[in-house]
Amino acid sequence: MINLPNPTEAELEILQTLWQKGPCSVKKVHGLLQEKREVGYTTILKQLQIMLEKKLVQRDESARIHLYQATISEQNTKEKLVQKFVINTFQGSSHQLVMQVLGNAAASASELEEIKKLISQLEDQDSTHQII
Amino acid sequence: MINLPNPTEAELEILQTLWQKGPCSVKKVHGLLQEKREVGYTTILKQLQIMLEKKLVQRDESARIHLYQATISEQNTKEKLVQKFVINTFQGSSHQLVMQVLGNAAASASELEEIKKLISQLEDQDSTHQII
DNA sequence: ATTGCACTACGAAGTTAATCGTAGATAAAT
DNA sequence: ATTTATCTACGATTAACTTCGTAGTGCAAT
Repeated sequence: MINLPNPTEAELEILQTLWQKGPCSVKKVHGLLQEKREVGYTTILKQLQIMLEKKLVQRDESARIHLYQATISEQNTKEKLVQKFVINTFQGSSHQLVMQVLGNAAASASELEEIKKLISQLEDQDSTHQII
Repeated sequence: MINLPNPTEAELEILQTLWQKGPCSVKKVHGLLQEKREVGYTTILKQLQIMLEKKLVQRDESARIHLYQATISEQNTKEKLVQKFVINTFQGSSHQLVMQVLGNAAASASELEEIKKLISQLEDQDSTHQII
């Protein structure tokens, strides 16, 4: 399990659609992204080819129309991206990031509820694993 | 109040030291960063000159040794960076980011406590502002 | 006054990202 | 069988970032 490079911004955009839609043709990816912003067909094609070289995606060439799918998981990828971001921007303090986001983002009541739930779960884990 | 570009990675690294230490000479910034990684003196000098052009910093040229200081606030800069990151990586869902970080980062009990405190504050605000 | 040191200015090179145009190949339609 | 449409491959371009070397300038110390 060698370590693949983190995706760039444009690559991540493509990965998001692959994660969401599963294996896609270039045309499909392009169609979906085109809805969000102006972008050339061959731009997406080229990106996917580059991502293939980097092994961020694999492709099924059995048919004339190649199908691309992500080789890296959404969860794992985002974890790494968050980790890097926290290091760059908050000098490694993920706690600081959370405070920043919560203070800022006017989370809805139900979201806050969900977060509280997660926190109690974490606290329970803590006490479970505590020595003495 | 025109809008300055977001700092790049290397620029952010320099800004962090300026935010922390206040106005600094090139030599001082270089010294501090040198402790963390190998980097040339003129590299930092050049970066600061570029940042000056971008107006990310200003400098006091009254003495022979110029003193640089950040023109953008730490808080505001980080807000923007977080915002952009959330859009790129979590398609705008900051709540998703928080869940990700909390689930991952094995926050300490006191940190969780602090976060819980912030959440109750936010909830209080909500009910205060609620209509009906 | 000369030499040397410390600092700034500037240019240049190497890298990576992102984008697109053109050309070639394959299948489909007439 | 030609023509047309659809895909892929590839090269080239542009811009941004990062880094550093060289040169010049002025202060300071002898």
